[in-house]
Amino acid sequence: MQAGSSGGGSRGPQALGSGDGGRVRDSKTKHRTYEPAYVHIVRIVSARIAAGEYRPGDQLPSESGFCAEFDVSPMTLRRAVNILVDRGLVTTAQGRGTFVRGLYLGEASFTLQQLTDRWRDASTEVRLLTASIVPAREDVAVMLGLGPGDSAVFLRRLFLNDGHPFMCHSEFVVYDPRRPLVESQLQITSLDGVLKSAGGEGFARARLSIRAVNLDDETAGYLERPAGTAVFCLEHTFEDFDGAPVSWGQFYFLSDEFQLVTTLGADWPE
Amino acid sequence: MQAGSSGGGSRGPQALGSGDGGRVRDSKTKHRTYEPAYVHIVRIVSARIAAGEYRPGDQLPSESGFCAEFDVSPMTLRRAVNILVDRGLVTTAQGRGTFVRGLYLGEASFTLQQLTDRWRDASTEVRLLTASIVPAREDVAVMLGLGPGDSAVFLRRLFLNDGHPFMCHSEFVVYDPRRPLVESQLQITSLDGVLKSAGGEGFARARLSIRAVNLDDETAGYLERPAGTAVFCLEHTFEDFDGAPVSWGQFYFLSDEFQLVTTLGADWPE
DNA sequence: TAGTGGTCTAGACCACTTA
DNA sequence: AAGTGGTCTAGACCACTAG
Repeated sequence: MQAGSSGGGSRGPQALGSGDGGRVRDSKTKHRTYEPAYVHIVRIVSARIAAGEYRPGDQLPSESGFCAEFDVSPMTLRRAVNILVDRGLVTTAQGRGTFVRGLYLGEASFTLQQLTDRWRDASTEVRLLTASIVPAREDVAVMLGLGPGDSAVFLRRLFLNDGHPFMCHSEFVVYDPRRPLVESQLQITSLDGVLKSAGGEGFARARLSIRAVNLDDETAGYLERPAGTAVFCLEHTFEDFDGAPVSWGQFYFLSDEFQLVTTLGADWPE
Repeated sequence: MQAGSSGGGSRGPQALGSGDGGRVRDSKTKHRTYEPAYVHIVRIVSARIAAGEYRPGDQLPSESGFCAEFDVSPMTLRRAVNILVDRGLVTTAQGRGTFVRGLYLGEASFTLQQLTDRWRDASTEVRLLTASIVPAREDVAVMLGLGPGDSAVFLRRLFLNDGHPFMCHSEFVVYDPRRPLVESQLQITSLDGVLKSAGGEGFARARLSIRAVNLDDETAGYLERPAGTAVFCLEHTFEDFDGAPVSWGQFYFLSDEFQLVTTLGADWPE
């Protein structure tokens, strides 16, 4: 069992420490595709957890034990363990050991990446519905830190796939004649462009929240759905490097075209 | 500037290599709260990015440069850089350098942790509305891999806070007389208990998805909202270590009580 | 070829837990 | 005291990129 699991010809590159002529190694084996040792270890241990060989609550072999089994140095082993830790598969307790964790729904993590993947293809059209300079409404002024009478740029975009709208974006941007924000915003014609900070660089931070809302009449019209339909509302606020808000808006997207999906546990493809 | 940035008395513990009597170090300083060097570096560099000192697209100092500035070994510096990389703040390109990344909405990551945090307090009540063994409907049979005529356990729970319902859970569990799944399920009386794999250990994987849906009449009644109200629907499928599904169900929770929230960029508290 | 990131070593010392 | 995880070193060698 010991070194057997590295029989696939794991390492490849190998550092020769100070004077270690006697180091026996099963390297020299061919290793196209070259997989780093720590990745290899992560895969092996993940597979054991996924297969139930190590069960939730079980204590894993100690670091020195794993070092012996995989024939790596402590640092390399720890790197692998750290990865397992922040994937949520195991926990470590100083002085006690490393233990397999059970699943916990609260740790599920959803990303918007899928939104991009879903519509990255060229058939996605971005249609600019509105672009105007407007006096900031009460709520807009609050969110953008404007005074009464200040102006903001209002943008509305519709995203279509094969002619069918699936997302609508409304945004208020601080109007600052010095910065060409507006102009650069108007150039955006791709979903990627919009998602890329809704307008290139210059933003330091974004605060995001997702709600489930009923479509209002106007947005429902744009999305060609009945008013009241449940959709996702992704609200965003962008700040510059001084912490001042420069943009506030919402994406509305249809839930039947896009869901947040994820997986929990030791299985996802390495 | 060189070692200045570690003037706060960063390190504390310090490894003495082979024979390095002459190593000068600003340690020995008091260091309660002890912050590891790599964490320290992550904080410093993050702060510089957040402040706009390093701008998106900029190339960071080389590793050897940083090693000199922070007076650490390459491994320690790399550990810090790796953390920055998987926080999405920088990218590394072998042979070219390390660069600051701009924000990208597609990378936003939302977790359900907030759901737990929000209602971890004791005032949350879990009310078991239904618990029965039922013949598997068509859709249930498909999701659980059952044949026609097989049975499933149906559970429905309502979660209340100060007497106000905010979440409803419906679940079908494979009925297996050998396993005490049902019994253990019935013991659960806390939100944490439900989220913890909806019933203790024994699950290897979970597949989750979130949709925005309109409340149906029945669920609307439980949640005391008008039918049609937009809510989140978190659907889950749990599998055992053989990959066989053992549980399928949905959480419905009110969006006005709970949103998915996150932040993008270099700012979140270390 | 020079410079960059990427991996790895063979230890060291520390802090913590358990007995 | 023995065993565990946690951090760190001072290099080494590799792979890649660019002038």
